[in-house]
Amino acid sequence: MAGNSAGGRGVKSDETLFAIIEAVREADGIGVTELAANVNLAKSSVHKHLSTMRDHGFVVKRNGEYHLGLEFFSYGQYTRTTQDVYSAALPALEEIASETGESTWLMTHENGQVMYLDGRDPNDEINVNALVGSWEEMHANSGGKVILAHLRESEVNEIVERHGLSAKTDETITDRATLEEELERVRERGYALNLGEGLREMNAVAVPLISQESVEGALSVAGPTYRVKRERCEGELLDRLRAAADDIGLSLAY
Amino acid sequence: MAGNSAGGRGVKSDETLFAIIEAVREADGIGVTELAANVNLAKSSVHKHLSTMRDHGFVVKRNGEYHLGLEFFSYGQYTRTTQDVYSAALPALEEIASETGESTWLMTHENGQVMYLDGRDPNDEINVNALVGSWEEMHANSGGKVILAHLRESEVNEIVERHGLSAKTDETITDRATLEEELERVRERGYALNLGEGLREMNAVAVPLISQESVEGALSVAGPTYRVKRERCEGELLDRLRAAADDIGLSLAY
DNA sequence: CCGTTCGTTCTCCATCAGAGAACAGCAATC
DNA sequence: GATTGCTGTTCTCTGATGGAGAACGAACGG
Repeated sequence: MAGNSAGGRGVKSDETLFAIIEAVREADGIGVTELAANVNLAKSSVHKHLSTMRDHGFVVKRNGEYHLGLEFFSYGQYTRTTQDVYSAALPALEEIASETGESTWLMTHENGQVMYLDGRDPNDEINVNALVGSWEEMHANSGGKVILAHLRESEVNEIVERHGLSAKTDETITDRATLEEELERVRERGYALNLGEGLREMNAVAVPLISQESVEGALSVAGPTYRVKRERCEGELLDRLRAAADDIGLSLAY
Repeated sequence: MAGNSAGGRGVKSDETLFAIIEAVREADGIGVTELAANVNLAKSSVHKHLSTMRDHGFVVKRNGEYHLGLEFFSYGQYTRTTQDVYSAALPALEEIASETGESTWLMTHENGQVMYLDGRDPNDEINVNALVGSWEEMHANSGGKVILAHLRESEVNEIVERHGLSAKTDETITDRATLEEELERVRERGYALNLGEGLREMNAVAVPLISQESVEGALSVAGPTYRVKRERCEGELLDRLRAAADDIGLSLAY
């Protein structure tokens, strides 16, 4: 059905469980009957899965409707805080945001995508919690690009093949050759810019967070083009990010 | 095994999946063989589950070891931000923490336990991220008590039966009768105190967050007994909490 | 170069996940 | 207040599949 790469070596029950979880998430408040219809299973089967999940707190029933349970938050919080970059970079996040006055972000990559681990927006212009915890494609994002630039070429190829290079704006890099040039530029300079490639009217700079020769994440500052111009990205903001990245690199190495 | 309440109406594969997830969490970096031993399953079975999870990002392999994947963080973040109290109370959290100078907490309950949804500690004395996302028993916690006080008696009984009244310190309430007196007192006053009942040398006050007659959570301030004395709890801190709770109650009602 | 240990794949069988029907609980309708 | 029409839950049955165990292959170290 949805996931196919499992082939014959996966566990089908797990697949259905994940489908149910995803359907509960999408619905946010849904009954057994409707849920069963959404995942193409018998009511009884869905009910069994839900009961099991309920016993473990992954799902709760509020006014007759199933919702994801806080156990997910528990596991999620654990997962975030055990990312080495997270604890290493968290203090810097706060500082950079308040010093520069612009939104500041921490990202990691996994499976060819990046995720915002956390962010601060001193101006409260951006809903930080809407972005934190969400996946982004790497090619249209300063953090993603700076991470890509530090991966092996074979990995980059895999990622491009798997996720493509979709256009977010008309500035987005959409072909492999241009991407490679850009990544080369990033490697030379040691930082990545994003000039309206992800969102119109949004610029950003990112530096890599490196531990033992491998990229563990990226730190970036982003803001509207009228405040965050290219010169500022490559000047004040970059300086601040680089200083933080050096510190973080040290603390990652212990 | 671990979860038994499922009886015959649960899905056994899901139980094993959850066991594997939990084992991966506990180990934080573990191979198939060791994992299989920890959950008492054949290597091949564990491997199949891990493959399926990997396809969905719930698990990742880093240097030959399995870890929980950021997909958990994604679901967790979603779960937290869709809790109505969370977005309603988040701004207040920040404000109260900076105004009072003491650690401030937001909790909700689920399945007879409370969880810290978020917290702020202006003094950086407490590792906030270690508490956020963790479950706590309700009876030894100001937030837990104030929530308990607003539940139906049958619910309180269930909770006490299920989770007991374990002693955290020698001030902890450990019998049902004393708890009932305390809850009655909390209902009369409209707030709950915690005077060294959870941790020695730690006091706290909490107020309930109520929406349409039902408790959705609690807001609390906590600190070391030498700074956060009972008088301060029932004075300045309580005033601040009550003001915030009123606002939040309104915004919960839209 | 061989022995060990890991992860992965394969095959086979008893179990159990899933379907479907029946039952129960609740609301609204007449 | 009986009836209808929805739910969620429980039951029973059966074919598919999860789990065991063995075999394979890769990585490592002596």
